[in-house]
Amino acid sequence: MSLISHLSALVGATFADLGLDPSLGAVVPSNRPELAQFQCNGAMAAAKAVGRPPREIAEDVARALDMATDLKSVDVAGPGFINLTLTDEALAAWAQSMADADRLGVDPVEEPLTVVVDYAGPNVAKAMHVGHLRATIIGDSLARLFDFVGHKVIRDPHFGDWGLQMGLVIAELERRHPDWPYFDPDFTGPYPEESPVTLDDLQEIYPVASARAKEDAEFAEAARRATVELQRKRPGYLALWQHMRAVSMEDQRANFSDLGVDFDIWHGESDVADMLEPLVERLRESGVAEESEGALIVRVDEPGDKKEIPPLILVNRAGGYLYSTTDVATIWYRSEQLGADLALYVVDARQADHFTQVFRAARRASVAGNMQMEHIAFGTMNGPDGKPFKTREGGVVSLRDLIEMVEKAAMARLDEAQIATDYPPEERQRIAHQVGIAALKFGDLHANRTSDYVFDLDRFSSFEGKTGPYLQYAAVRIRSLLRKAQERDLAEGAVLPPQVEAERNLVLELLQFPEAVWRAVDTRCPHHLAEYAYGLAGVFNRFYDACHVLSEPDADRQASWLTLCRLTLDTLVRSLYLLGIEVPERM
RNA sequence: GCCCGCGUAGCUCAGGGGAUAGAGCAACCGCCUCCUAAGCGGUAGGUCGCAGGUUCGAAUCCUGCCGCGGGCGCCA
Repeated sequence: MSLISHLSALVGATFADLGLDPSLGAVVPSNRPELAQFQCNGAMAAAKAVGRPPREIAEDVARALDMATDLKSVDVAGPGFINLTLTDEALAAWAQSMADADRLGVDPVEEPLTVVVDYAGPNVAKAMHVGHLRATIIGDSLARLFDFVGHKVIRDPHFGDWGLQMGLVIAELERRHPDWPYFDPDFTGPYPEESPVTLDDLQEIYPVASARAKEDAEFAEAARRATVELQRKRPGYLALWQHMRAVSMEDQRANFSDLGVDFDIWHGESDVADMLEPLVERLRESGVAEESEGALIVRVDEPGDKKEIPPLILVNRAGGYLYSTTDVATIWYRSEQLGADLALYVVDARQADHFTQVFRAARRASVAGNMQMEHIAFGTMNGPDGKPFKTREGGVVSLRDLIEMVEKAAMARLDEAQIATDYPPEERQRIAHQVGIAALKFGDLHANRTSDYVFDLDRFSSFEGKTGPYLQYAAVRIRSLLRKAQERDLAEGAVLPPQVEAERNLVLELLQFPEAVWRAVDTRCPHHLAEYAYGLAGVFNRFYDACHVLSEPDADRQASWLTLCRLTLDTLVRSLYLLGIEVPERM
């Protein structure tokens, strides 16, 4: 149990003794650190219910708590704040038990769920760009968090590979190369082994095809027809599609690898291709789906709706399936085949209506079983001008270029500060990579998930202040310190009651790790953990300044500090791991 | 038009109904004979968009207005 839940239980019990709701005993870190370490605001909330002055209730609670041995002081302040401060002995004991435990005080969930985390959402028709960054980083962190607290996590990028975007590219290729065997209905194969389309081709073709469809209705129709034929697995189209999918996925895997992001199942829309027809039939037979204007739709509007929710289109007029269709089928798959209890969709907030439709349609179709579904929405990443992040030329920035930019900036910093000049080039390169990625990820994760945010490249080239590298730096300094301690045969020892403020603050911060983790998990907002990690790094840096570990003359104190340093390192590294950030051995 | 989100220091952002609204950057002033200065300390900077309301208490909840962004049947 964490310190704060222990305190909450303690104070809650005294509320209960007074005949009040024990949940009133919730304890939080004090927002007036000069007065106390923790506070409980329950007396004021209780006042109305019992019709007694809040101060009186608070004093009753405080009197009962006075017996508690761990508490150095219990005071009532202002209108009825109950201020708590622990004894230094108690803090030391808590820190010791955290240092001895193997999960840093975070108890695993009692009932693990199978949780599908659907994030990244790369599109086979185009290279990953900055727009995919947030989904990837936030989703990856959530997956790590859910895994850490004991759930069974299935990470799935859900490639966009079975919709109109493929038909657009196929139609454009057919327009350009009508002689290719892929387009000859009489061709019996075999098709070439080598892909006729490179990654660069793909990146050039998709925007062109997409633009053409907007102004040329005939071409748009051809693209829709091609989509339908692909979905019906016309051999030539399927062969071409397989080439393009392989080319695109190879690139995307490399991107994910650069970001340190991995998946458990590398599925896409096409993985449920064979479920689409059964799904449609099932819905048609049960009457859930109906014809409308030549399309097959599922009505999903409900009486209490504040706005009009348009029907979900299951099959379009051309007979093609849409991403709505594959999304519903994927719910069926995840519920039935994967046995998932929860599915988290880490997708741009602009798709909120789409998920409302899909989730409702899945319920109406009874394909979700007991699986809960949540749209984990996030805001748009804008450039410094407040508009969606673009290059000066107006194009989107590819993920690859972005990663290269932050790596270069990190390397420049190494050169400029003449750091690690004697390291092997490979290690310097690796450090620059880890530091650059940390800047990128932390820059994304420290902001609230739901609001739009501004991506400013300049902010990622200084590496000072509230940045990923600041956190890495704190951890690296501890590693260096512990290495030196080992060289001098200094061992960790029992945690002693803290004597100075910097030491006490470090212990207090360490003990709040479980709350940070749970807050991030419960709200599905990794930035709460990012805030915590930043706070912990700051508190450690102040401790590092104030308490000179290696030159401490008192051997017991020194041994205690070494334990605190080790515990801080473990907590920092764990926090950063949960944010998807690696810590170099040195930097 | 309807719906969703946002509006907090010059800039970028935290802020869990509670006490005196916090960081980082930028500005200015300090700290390396000392475990990594990618660090630490300090100064300055605020009508929390505006107006009402609920509450003992509102940046936080509710209503209206203003501003910005986004979504609104055959794209993903």
